[in-house]
Amino acid sequence: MRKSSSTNLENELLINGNCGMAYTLDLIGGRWKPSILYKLLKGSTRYSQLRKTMPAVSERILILQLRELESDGVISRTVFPEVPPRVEYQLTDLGKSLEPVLRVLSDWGDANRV
Amino acid sequence: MRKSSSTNLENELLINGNCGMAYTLDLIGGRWKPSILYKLLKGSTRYSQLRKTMPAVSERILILQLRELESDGVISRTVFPEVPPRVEYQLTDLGKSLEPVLRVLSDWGDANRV
DNA sequence: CGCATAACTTACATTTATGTTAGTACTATA
DNA sequence: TATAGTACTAACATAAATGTAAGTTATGCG
Repeated sequence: MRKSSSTNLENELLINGNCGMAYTLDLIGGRWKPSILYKLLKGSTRYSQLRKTMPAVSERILILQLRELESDGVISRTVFPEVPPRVEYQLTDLGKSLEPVLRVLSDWGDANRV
Repeated sequence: MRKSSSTNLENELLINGNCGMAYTLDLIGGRWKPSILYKLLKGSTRYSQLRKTMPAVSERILILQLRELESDGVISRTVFPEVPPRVEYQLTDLGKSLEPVLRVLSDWGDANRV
């Protein structure tokens, strides 16, 4: 009989509940999330524009990362009822509050990367 | 014939090379790394002490995370030639320079977690 | 009609991260 | 001689993240 919940998931929840650092990292830690957030810091951006600036990501993965950021409340999605469709993504207030966090991460990386 | 390098890895290298934020996140982003770093901010710590404060992690995984932090230059490992053995882990200068980064991540998480 | 466009979705495949269990080397001490 | 303590390693197993390729919807335009 299989375990109803994996130790892996249990540990994730345990750590995120105990450690603010781990919680924050979990929100912004996907492969393409930093790049997405970096773009959105500059303002509302269309899906097609995100794709252009990140040509290496596949559509499925980009959408997945956007959906996760959205369900975590960091970004929001606005659909304009036009044809062809237009969808814009933007930071929520919560997302905007991440700006200093993102900047510190970015600066440290730029200063220390080899 | 298999590809000699996975797109997954290629993308990781690409992003880490372009985005300081992603680079930093990659260094500190393992499951148990935030907890380890948080402990080490308070000073040099024995392996057995780390284990006690993180009872949920298995030995293999803890060692893996420590080895990665070590090979990334964030922590160092000191062996005392005693029996039974004593091994202490401590932040390197690079690791210490992460302190403000870790603090910002921690504070944001504590303030915004539900 | 047939094609183009934007923003997706679906089904499938691979790679990476994480976890489990048991065992090892060394020696002081009982 | 047997046991305990410390810091591991090895072999195996599972879960999660990421990637590929093709299809979908809706409509304006030639």
